[in-house]
Amino acid sequence: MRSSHAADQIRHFRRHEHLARKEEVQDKVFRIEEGWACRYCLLADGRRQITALFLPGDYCEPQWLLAGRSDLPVIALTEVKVTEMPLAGIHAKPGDGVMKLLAGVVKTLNRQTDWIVSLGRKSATERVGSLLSELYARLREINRVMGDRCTIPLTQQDIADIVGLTPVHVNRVLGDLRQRGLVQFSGKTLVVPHPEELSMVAAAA
Amino acid sequence: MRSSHAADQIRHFRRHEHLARKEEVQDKVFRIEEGWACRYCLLADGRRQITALFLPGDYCEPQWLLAGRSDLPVIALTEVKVTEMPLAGIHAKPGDGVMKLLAGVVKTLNRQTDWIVSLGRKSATERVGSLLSELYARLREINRVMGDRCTIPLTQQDIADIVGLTPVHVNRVLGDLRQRGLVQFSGKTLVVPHPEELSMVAAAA
DNA sequence: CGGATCCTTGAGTGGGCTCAAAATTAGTGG
DNA sequence: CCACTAATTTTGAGCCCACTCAAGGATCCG
Repeated sequence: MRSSHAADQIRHFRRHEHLARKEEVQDKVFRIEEGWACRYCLLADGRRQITALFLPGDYCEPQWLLAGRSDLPVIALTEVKVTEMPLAGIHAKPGDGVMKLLAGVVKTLNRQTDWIVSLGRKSATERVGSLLSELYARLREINRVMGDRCTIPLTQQDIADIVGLTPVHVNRVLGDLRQRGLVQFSGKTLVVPHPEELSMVAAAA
Repeated sequence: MRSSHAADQIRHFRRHEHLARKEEVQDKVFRIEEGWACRYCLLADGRRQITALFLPGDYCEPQWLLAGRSDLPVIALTEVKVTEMPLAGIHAKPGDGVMKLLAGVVKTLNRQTDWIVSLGRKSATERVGSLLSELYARLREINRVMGDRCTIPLTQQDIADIVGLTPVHVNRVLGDLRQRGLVQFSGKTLVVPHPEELSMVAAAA
């Protein structure tokens, strides 16, 4: 059974185009069909922190159902194709759809909790290791890992804004992980020969 | 109208007693009546990161309604008095109670987003400033600020585990804020003479 | 083929860490 | 209420991880 119905609209965004602005009324939720997007916060002096990543299959942002508005801006990291799910339609037909969105909220919450642990208590290498490990696992869940190979369409600047480091240091850490044979990461292609070894350096609980 | 009903039970926890263990089935949600508690994550080598704070009036943890289980342990930071809200009762009588819990999930989510920004992109002084600013505001909402004075029952070790620093450095930062006249913080009593000035050093968006 | 974006590397600096010990406060049992 | 112990706060000295500044190379795209 398809969870989408007649009212749902397909929509495209170009790279760096906003899916939502800061503190904006939202009368719909997106489901990402293709491409990556992120929620971010821009401080007064230009520092940027990415606070959520949206990959194909993810809802963006399920909590708009409850809040009716966005808190932080959401921007496309690549070309993005989404399905628009009008909140009116969801409210009118409660049931399965609502539960899926609420499950999405909880998933987002748990991912953010992990990020807090990472940012608060892990070293640079552990943070980057955690991130690549998480992304590899998420891509695997949606069948985007071929063999031990997948596509991570993030610039090193993007990665820096996720793990709270400078792009220069991210570059050095990636070089280090590469040299230790834990990952190969050239262009946008990530290869993880031994996922278990990578999650070892990610310093799990 | 009281949102609690006959099935709700009052319960007490001593300081350092667990309200929930890691990955445990939960058939109830707590509402904090008195005292402070926190969710935390313990890494293999002993590093601790606090990922949520629960103050009087907060639900702990509303997402258990949706997940049916706890992900991370929750521990009492002080003596704590809670109301137990059985999930069975909530499911049986959906409506207002459910909505309040869902609003609680969104509130938790937004607070965690702010913490990510703080941990990822702010300096030590900004992080401590943000935290004190947030706590002052939350305590004010629940009428726990008398004049410009309130009680923060956290040790400097606790604060360190929230803002991702060492207790030694937290001590130095607090000393600095005190010297600059932004806060007075001795014993467990926090005084904020000029809340606006404090939120200035917190580096808002 | 030209321009912009992104990646890489080097050299030097500094914010927050570690280690250590003393001073203060809080907690406990007699 | 006091003595004793444990927990917490404070301060000093020195170090290191990640940052800044800077320049050159690679890659992408029109």
